[in-house]
Amino acid sequence: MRMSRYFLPVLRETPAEAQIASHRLMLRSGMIQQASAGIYSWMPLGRRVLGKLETIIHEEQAAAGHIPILMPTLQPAALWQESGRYDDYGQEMLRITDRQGRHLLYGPTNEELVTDIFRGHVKSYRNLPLTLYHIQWKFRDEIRPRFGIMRGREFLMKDGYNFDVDEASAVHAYNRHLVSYLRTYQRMGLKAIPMRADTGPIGGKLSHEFLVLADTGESELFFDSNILELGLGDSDIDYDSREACASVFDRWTQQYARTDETHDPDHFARHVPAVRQRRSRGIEVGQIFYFGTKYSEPMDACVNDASGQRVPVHMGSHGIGVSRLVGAIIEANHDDKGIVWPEPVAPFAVGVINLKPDNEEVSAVCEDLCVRLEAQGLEPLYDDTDDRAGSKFTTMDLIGLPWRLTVGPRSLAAGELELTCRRDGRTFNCAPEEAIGRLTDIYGVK
RNA sequence: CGGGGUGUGGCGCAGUCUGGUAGCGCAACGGCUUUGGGAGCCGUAGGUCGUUGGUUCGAAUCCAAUCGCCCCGACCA
Repeated sequence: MRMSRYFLPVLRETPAEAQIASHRLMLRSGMIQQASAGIYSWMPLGRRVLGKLETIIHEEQAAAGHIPILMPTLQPAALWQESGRYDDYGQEMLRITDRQGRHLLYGPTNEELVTDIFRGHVKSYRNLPLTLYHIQWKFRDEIRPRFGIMRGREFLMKDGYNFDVDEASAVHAYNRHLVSYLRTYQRMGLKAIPMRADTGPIGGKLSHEFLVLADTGESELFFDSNILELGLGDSDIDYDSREACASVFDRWTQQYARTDETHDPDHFARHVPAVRQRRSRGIEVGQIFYFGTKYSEPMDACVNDASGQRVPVHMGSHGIGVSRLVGAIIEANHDDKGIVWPEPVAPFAVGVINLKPDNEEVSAVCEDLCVRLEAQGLEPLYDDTDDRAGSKFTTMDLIGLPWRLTVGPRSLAAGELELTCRRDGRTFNCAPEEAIGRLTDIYGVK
């Protein structure tokens, strides 16, 4: 993408309203623009990051055998009256009346709608297990939106719902989701820690939240430092294996890890050695629930089991805060110059800076570079503008592409350009071919 | 919702207390010089001061109402 033809409205000065790094940097790098309190437009750069996150989520969901659908943002109130949540949910739910006087709501979550879809089509245990999910905009009329998209009222969420014939199957679905979420966050360059959680208005008996460590997080965390050493291993997991999923679940949940909501100070003090006790702040980026028949019973979502009995299905739901993740990733990956994107979620793989756009040789090298990068599936953002060099460097640092190729007459005289790492600043002087080779290695494309 | 702020060219702000008809920096545009880490000089353009009403000879400034936004608190992906 040529910067001269792109829409990248970066701000030189920090808008007064931005209090935390991610909000400040998202506004300055032209990723978002506020439309109203807690409601944002996503500009091209921000939209690209959302797209990267969605792609990773879809791939990991597919690996776990979950099926994508797309439900609407507006839902009929009647379904929520059926589950009993229309009155329970409170002021946080935005209620709407259409011209016919019909009562609608802008969905804060989708248990009722998906249960309605399920019950109309699935009648037998033979069609289970089934997990349906979508990535859709939600609206929760927060009392006080703040911190940019971190606590918006409108936000993009991946929400999934599993349907199983009995509790044991549903617990497997729960464990399977825990594993797939850990893999999803890992692919985004994040270390997310599962922590036992309250179930809140979703209801149910089993729930874990996923938290990313960040000083500006809204939750206070207490955990055993051993959990920071845990990995997922290098091999693929068999998601159909109850034992395999349960063992990952056990490994990740046997260490003490709680938020302030569920923290048990006595237990923490007695069972976690003092040298391993950690206290930190974190950002919640996802949550999983098992709630059994809470919705299937009142909404009559039943299947025939193996013995011919009609039984309510066991369900759980699972959410990833996609738009919030953008903020969380920035909180965990920035410095005083700007954002430092992890490669898998970067809006562009590499920035190409042309130091002399009016020099034909330099420009020819840049154009050729971009064509070849694109042929490798590595999207470049090509700064072909006639700004001064310093200004280009500063902008590129601000928007935080992980790698930068700098092309100017000085190094080109030796047949070289510069490949610079945004995170640590190390620079390689090398020929274009070698730079492309290094980048394809880094991004793991062939 | 309670408490505290705030609203002035695209962005960041001053001016409000003590009414006299709007200013600074950045950005934009033009010219010259400059050109490998946010250039310099000269010039140009852009605002009925959130909105409505009131007081006054006169309101960005005083009064009232209203709307928006931000911060602190109780709630949440």
